[in-house]
Amino acid sequence: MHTRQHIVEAADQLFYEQGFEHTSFADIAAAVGISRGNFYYHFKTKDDILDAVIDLRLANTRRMLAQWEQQGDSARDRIRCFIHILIANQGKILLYGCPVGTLTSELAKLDHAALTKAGAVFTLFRNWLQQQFRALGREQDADQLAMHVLARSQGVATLASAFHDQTFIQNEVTQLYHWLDDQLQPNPGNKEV
Amino acid sequence: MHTRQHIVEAADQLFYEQGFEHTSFADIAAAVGISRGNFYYHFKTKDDILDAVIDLRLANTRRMLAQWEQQGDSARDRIRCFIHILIANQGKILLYGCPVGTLTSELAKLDHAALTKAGAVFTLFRNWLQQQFRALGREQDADQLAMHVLARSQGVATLASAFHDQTFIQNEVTQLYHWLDDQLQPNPGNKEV
DNA sequence: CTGCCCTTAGGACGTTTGTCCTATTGTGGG
DNA sequence: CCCACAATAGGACAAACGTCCTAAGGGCAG
Repeated sequence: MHTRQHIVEAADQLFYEQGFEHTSFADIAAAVGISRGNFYYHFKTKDDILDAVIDLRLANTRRMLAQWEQQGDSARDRIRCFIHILIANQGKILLYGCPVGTLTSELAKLDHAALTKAGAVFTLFRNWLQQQFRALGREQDADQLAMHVLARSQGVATLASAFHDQTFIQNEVTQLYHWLDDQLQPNPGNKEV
Repeated sequence: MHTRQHIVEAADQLFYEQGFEHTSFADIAAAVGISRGNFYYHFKTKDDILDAVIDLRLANTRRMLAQWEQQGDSARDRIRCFIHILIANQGKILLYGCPVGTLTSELAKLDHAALTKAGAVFTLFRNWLQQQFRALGREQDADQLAMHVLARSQGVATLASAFHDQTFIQNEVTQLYHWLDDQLQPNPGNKEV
């Protein structure tokens, strides 16, 4: 029963580290330790595995967001939780970039049907961040701010991976923290956003 | 003689739109209009084509940077030229993301030997931007500012492609322009960078 | 015209891919 | 004990892949 879950978890990791298309059934089978032929019992096609992997990521993301929702004292702290992923996962980010961004990029190039579903992980973060910025009193541009944080994080992950530069992550995260605090002050003379 | 160049140009476009690994010899052959077997005369392996494609991109990038160097009146305007790529290429970016970022991401996952060479395109932009910021009197943090602009652009391209959101690009580019002008003012009370 | 060489077309090759079938194993209920 | 069914192993299958070989085209020097 939990063989299926093992497959999904192994595929999740391999899709992240090797890419979706470059990961074969044989790779996943070797990682799980089962026979190749056994896949067909649990999943009809490779796309079905991708679907299950995205579902897993959606569930994990929801759980993580819910956890931040509880532990974070203020909306500022909760947003800082999101930014902190870049630090917490910096080892993997330096090697493979952002799991969400790289998967959507790959699926976009493959013109894959699951692209929309993969993008839903982004939407999860987007809506959650939007909600935090609304809690900070930024109803007007909450979504714009959310997208801004998302974009900054994506850029950091992409470049950190390209240059294998760890201090760059630290640097940009510090700037993002400062940027966030600048958003808290009512109006310090900055242009909007 | 110029068949080789046709191959490289077609591969350049296909690698961008479909990804490196997902593009087959048959795809390139169909795009160029030649036989599959003819490839071996011009390129021994697929990696050789990738090498030539990266060389082409390096050359094109160098030419573009040199052109900006001439036409741009001030360092500020030249940096704006870079940011403006997001607008000029927004159609393709919405579909396929950034050519440089997506290729390096893919090669990183494939653990491909050409990853370093592909990253050289980033370095080209990085050094050029660094030079512009130095011309603006920011010798201290020129590289940091250059990486920041690169990262912001990467993030915009990734998210714009994921959400197929055109106005988001316009939005972030406007913010980047504002950010750039903020860097020009000696010290308006902002935190560093 | 003849011969040479750069260029091309077509296909063979071994491997790997996703998909699918079938025989076998293991385990819990009657 | 035995039967039913969930689960697995092993391999067959056609298609596609990168690679490579060989024969033929095509233009230019002699």
